[in-house]
Amino acid sequence: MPELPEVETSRRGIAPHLTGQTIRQLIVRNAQLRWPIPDDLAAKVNGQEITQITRRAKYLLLALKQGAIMVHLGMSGRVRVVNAELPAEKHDHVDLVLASGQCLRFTDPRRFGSWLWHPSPRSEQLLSHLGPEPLTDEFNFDYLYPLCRNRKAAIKQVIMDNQVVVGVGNIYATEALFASGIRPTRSAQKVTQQQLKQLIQHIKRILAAAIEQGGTTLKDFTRSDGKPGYFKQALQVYGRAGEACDSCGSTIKTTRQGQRASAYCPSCQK
DNA sequence: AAAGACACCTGGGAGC
DNA sequence: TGCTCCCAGGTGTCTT
Repeated sequence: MPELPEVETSRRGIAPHLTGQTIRQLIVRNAQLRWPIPDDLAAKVNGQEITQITRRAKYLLLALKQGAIMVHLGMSGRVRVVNAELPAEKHDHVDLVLASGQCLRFTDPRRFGSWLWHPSPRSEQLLSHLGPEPLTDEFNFDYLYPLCRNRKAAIKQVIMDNQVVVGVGNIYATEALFASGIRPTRSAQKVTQQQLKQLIQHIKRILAAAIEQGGTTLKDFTRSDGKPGYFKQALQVYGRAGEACDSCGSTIKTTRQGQRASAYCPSCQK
């Protein structure tokens, strides 16, 4: 997906256009996303004012006077604010039409995203088990160390576990581990305390830098204004298997963890 | 209880 | 040109 920086960039991009606006209509062209869009979602949101746009993990929450719309971008989702008259294209599944004449347009080729009503049993279920936000003080050594201390799983799997910390996807987990000199396959319990402290700092630093630069542009992601993010050029190992490590010149290798590619420098990461 | 496999879905690129 | 195969930012759920 869009990882956390992309979601946050989207939130910041759309918020000024949505906040304070009244919803005129919800157009659902294809309700078959990860979960079907609820049939009664349009009835619930129609005529309501959007009070604020917030984010929890990778969920965008469009808060209304009553309740909220909970949007997830999945792997290939994207939201943009466009003129409501702009013709919809193939993967433009949802439009949230505003009184301003603009609409929030949701595009998602793979349809792993979701639009749900919140609160609902499903939304509560999805949010209830989530760990802390990585950019808050709550995500610190005293929190993470006890979770790693007796855990045999690979450190990469642990930091990508939403119950441990949210918003660290494959790209940023890969990059933070490189920056910390930790092999992604290393058992969490064998990461030293010093390395764990560094890892936490690098996760925060890299996520913050990516947000600052508007997210990482890969295949599908563009910012809500349609401009690409600029972080991709800063990637040190992700997507660079076979190339030379910028730091030591060794060839970057790739392995698979949890059916997901994991790039690392065999020399810099032990 | 924890780790791994599989599921959802489309598009792009590599190789033949 | 076109076919087949593999891969991709996520994450809930089912199997070991």
